[in-house]
Amino acid sequence: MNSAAIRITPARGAVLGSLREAARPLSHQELLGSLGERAFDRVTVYRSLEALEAAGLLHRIHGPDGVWRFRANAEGTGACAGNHAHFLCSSCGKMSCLTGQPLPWVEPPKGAVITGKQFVAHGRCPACAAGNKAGGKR
Amino acid sequence: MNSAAIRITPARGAVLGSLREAARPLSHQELLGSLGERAFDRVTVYRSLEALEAAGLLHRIHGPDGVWRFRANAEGTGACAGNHAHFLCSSCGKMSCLTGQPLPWVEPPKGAVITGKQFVAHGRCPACAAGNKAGGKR
DNA sequence: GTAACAATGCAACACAGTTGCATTTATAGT
DNA sequence: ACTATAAATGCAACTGTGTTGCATTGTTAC
Repeated sequence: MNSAAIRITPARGAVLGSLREAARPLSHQELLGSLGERAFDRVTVYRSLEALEAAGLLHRIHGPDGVWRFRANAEGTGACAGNHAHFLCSSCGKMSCLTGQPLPWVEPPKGAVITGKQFVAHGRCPACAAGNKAGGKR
Repeated sequence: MNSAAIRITPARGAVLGSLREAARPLSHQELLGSLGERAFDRVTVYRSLEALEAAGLLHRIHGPDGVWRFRANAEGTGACAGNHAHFLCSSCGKMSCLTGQPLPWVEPPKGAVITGKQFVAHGRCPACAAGNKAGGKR
């Protein structure tokens, strides 16, 4: 895949670096936080993510909370594009990859073309299940 | 499940009626449109949906476009809560149920509790795949 | 060195969904 | 039936994510 080679600018480099350091998919907001010092404009970060995704350097997953999470693709492996189930904690909002669980085959409606699929389970992560009993919103 | 019995008010009745007439899950916006004459406030519709869901009369699916879709549960069957895959056309925005395809089992992260899961495939529905070639956004 | 282009930042916007509060409508108690 | 209580509705304003337009800056190409 690794399509269009793009220019790695400071913003894109920082974004990609932060995502690579992260052990899980980060939301745009988490990403802004993790950029910390090297602060870039919201919009720049959005556009960097867009460019990096188009270049095949990251993939995104949409959570049932309506927020996109982004994760750097494994370097070298052009294949790891998040083709597995994900888990979203509805309490702390952290998403994790269930890498062991590939997405099942989907029989498309007759005549339809499937371009992507996402499978997200939600509930409470170990930390939140152990800690506070009260919960997030959904 | 069929938990709390709720009062079926005009607004809730109309919302539930519209959803029952629909052959597919409707977004809040589609729902407003389909209510047509019997116009209710946006917020009332949101709150009706919330109440009806709490009463176990409908279920919701969150699309990768960031919009909730709502569908009435099959009457009588307390079980049909949308436990199947869904398909979202990224061109026309219509969602359909893939009732034949149940959601796979998910092995939760150790210590985590799974309260729900959603599996949505997206692409182009038969109509859109046949018609215009240009496309929606994702 | 200059022209062309891409990337950044800022402001404003679009949209789904939510919250607070006043008003109306329905239920319950006497 | 009449009043007290509670729930449902409508309106306005707000939140948060993500997008678009445009001027400015920085980078590449000639």
